[in-house]
Amino acid sequence: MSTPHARAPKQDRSRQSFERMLDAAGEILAKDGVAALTLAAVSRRSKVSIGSIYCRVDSKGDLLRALHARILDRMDLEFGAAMNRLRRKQLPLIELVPALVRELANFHRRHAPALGAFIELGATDEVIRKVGKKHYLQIAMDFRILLLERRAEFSHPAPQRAADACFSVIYGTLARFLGLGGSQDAVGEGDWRLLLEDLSTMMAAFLMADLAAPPGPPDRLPFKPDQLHSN
Amino acid sequence: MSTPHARAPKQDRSRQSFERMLDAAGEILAKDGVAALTLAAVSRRSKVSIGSIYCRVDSKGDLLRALHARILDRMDLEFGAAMNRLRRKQLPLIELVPALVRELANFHRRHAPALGAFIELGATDEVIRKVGKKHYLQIAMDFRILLLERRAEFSHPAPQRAADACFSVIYGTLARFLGLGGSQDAVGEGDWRLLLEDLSTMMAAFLMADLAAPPGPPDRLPFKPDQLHSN
Amino acid sequence: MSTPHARAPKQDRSRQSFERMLDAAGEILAKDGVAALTLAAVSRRSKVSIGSIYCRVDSKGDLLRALHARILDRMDLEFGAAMNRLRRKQLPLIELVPALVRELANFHRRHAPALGAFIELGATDEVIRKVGKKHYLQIAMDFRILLLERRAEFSHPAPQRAADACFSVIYGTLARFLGLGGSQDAVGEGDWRLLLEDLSTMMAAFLMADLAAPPGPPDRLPFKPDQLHSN
Amino acid sequence: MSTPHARAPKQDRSRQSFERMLDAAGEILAKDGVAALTLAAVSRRSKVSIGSIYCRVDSKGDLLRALHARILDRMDLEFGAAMNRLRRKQLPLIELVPALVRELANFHRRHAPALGAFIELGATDEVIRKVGKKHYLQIAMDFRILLLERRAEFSHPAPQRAADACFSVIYGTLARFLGLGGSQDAVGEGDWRLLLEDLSTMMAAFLMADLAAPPGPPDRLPFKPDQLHSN
DNA sequence: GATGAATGAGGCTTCATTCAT
DNA sequence: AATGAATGAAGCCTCATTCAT
Repeated sequence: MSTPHARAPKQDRSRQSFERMLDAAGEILAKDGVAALTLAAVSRRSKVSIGSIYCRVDSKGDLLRALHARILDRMDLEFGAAMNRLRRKQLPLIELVPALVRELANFHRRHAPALGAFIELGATDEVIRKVGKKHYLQIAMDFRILLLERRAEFSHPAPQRAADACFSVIYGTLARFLGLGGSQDAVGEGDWRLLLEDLSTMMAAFLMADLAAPPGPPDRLPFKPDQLHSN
Repeated sequence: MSTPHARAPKQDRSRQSFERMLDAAGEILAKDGVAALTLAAVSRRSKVSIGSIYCRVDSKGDLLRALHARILDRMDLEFGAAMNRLRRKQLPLIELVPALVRELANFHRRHAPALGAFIELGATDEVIRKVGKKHYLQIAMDFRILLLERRAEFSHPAPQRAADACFSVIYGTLARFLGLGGSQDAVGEGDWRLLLEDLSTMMAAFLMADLAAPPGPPDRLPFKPDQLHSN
Repeated sequence: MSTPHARAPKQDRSRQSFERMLDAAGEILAKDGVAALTLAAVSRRSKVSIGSIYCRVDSKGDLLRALHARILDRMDLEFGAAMNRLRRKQLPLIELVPALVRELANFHRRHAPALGAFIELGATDEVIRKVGKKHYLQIAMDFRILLLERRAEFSHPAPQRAADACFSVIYGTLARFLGLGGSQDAVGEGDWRLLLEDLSTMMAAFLMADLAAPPGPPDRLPFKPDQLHSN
Repeated sequence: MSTPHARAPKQDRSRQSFERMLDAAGEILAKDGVAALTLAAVSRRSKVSIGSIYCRVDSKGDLLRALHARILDRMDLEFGAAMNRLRRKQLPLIELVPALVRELANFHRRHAPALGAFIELGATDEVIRKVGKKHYLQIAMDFRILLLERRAEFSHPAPQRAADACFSVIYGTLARFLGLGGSQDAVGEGDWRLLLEDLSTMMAAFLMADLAAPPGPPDRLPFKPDQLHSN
């Protein structure tokens, strides 16, 4: 790993100013947004001269890419650890689902400012876009693997696909709610806690509902998936 | 109505150049993104001089706001019509849900480029943010009203809240998938048709699953909502 | 006379819009200053289209020159009338001086906004500068002639020169006090009435003081300050 | 002190270009007037790029304010020194008055171009207006203090007020004559030397004329015009 | 004639990048 | 290595003037 897009300095003092520089950039991004991130601002905040920034990095784009990589690395570690903590609890599906939702939600809420900024930057920067997507897929995989450890409890006939769908839906809903990518349409509206409940319920229903025509009076079939998507 | 943030031209000739100018801006936005939308670019593409743009509009921001309003107005008409077409079919819930999902999905897919750009602009421009949110709420309401016309078929104990949740989840998922707001993490991954099926199934399960402990052996309780969100 | 720098329209309706156009320009100049005087503003305020303005006038400069000429013509008339009114009173020097000061002061106070604007414009426009100077000299001459009608009462050995000096000094002091030419250093400071008194006293002293201090018969008192400012 | 409205450069090389930049601005202002002072012109004349100007200054306005402050500072020093030189001579009033007039006149003639420009700028820029006024009041006070050191020789019953009036009148007359504030009505007309003589005579008459014309011993001649303008 | 839309030169400002010290 | 001053391209905006209708 070790900071791609940047020349990693060996000396300790340099290492420090390199860190300060990335920290400053991250703080500006999270606090004031992409538009406020100028090299002058980074230099001012980090007390590293503009010239020194260019000693470590070939362009502003590379600075952002290095920062992106660093943040995503840390997020990967953090998320992996969270998934493992959850795994150790060995929860049944009915409890695992809301726990996963909550974990994913809090994780993204914590990192929403930075993520939002990088999503915006990804619109312009291919590298950021690709790395971001790789990270997204990694998180998706972690999530899916953990969820599928309870596949025995699924009623859904296609567990892999169901788990994928769960992640896509949960992630999208959270992203929208958190305003990732600047999409603040839904921000603040409704209640965060209620949303998480609903998401959990929805996923549980999706995964566990006995979709296969429960016994009972035939006119009371609440749910026939075959009818869905027929046209 | 009639183009807020802009002076309506009185001569016919200039009505045309005003249209050309907005069209050009919209095309640039959809094709090359916010960063590419400079007045010079609009002028070049629309064959309208920069000075002329300022005859109709007080600032670049107003140009964008006018374009935003125009696009949203058209979208509102289109979506309202779509909802009405759907309403006339008088579908049962089991068919209404996938139809709604499909409608919402196609609608947003059609307008994804412009919407994405405006979401990004909303990060900076308060007016665009507010108008965008209003439009979002309007769509949400249309959706909800139509869905709740089948509330009799809901099994969910809180139909209003359930309908709200459906919209939030569907919208968020679609937005993410379509890359609205620049969030292209999920774009292209997976299959659009499959995603729509899964969303439909999920909503149907959420709304219609007999969550109230179906008769049968008690060890086969697939779903106890009370257990959700217990911790 | 008849509006140089402009094509005088014959038709009555045109004459009217020409007047409106000059009026508007004058109002803008007096109220908001030179920087606010754009042709768009004149057009808006006068309800005369920009195109029509250019039918009467070849350039913005000519519009200003025409306005300048018109205003100065009116001022000349007004000032001539005032001087004549004063002349008819046949005042003795000791009363004439403060009357002249008061007249000049009020006259310029009334026209300060327009004059100030044109002085500023004169910095750029040679024609305005020359015409303005001609007008200044005219006023100076009127003043001097009237003052010199009481030359018999002067003690000053060089009446012509003394009268000239009086005008220069009074005019300069008033101009400064009124902020003509944007020079607002002295504006508002001190008291307008006191200033006029002091100016009058000063001129009287200058013209009438027995500078050779000849001892002599007490009935040859040239100067009784108590008489000044009595009305 | 030390250049308000501007960032003092730390390197020596750039101190020089900062000076060049202010010098150029001052020269343009003095030579071609406010309208000619564009950043492009300053950049061209000073051989400092426009970007570099913005390294020292936040806006064109600040550049002007910095230049204003610098010029006024120098003028204050110069005027203070002149007043002190004059004070050391311990002149009697009859000689002090013309010396003061001459000093004030030459001082302002030297700085007329710059002062005129700044008076024009003061019409728009509040800071320049305020600083300019402060400077004006300072000069006024220096003048008055020195003049009042000879108050024993005044015949005028209200020495303070008389001294104030003297300054106002002298300053206004000079300003007009020098075309400060663009008011070039009176520029060049008449003779500079004669004007100064007349101003001196006038002030002397105002301050010293025995307005009550008391007959008395001939050694009490307060005013001998022959002594004026002798040196 | 009258209208007002169209033009484009020119002004101010920002900021990534380079380079002398 | 480090500094921060210097650069200049590019963006937004204004406004006198022209010209099609």
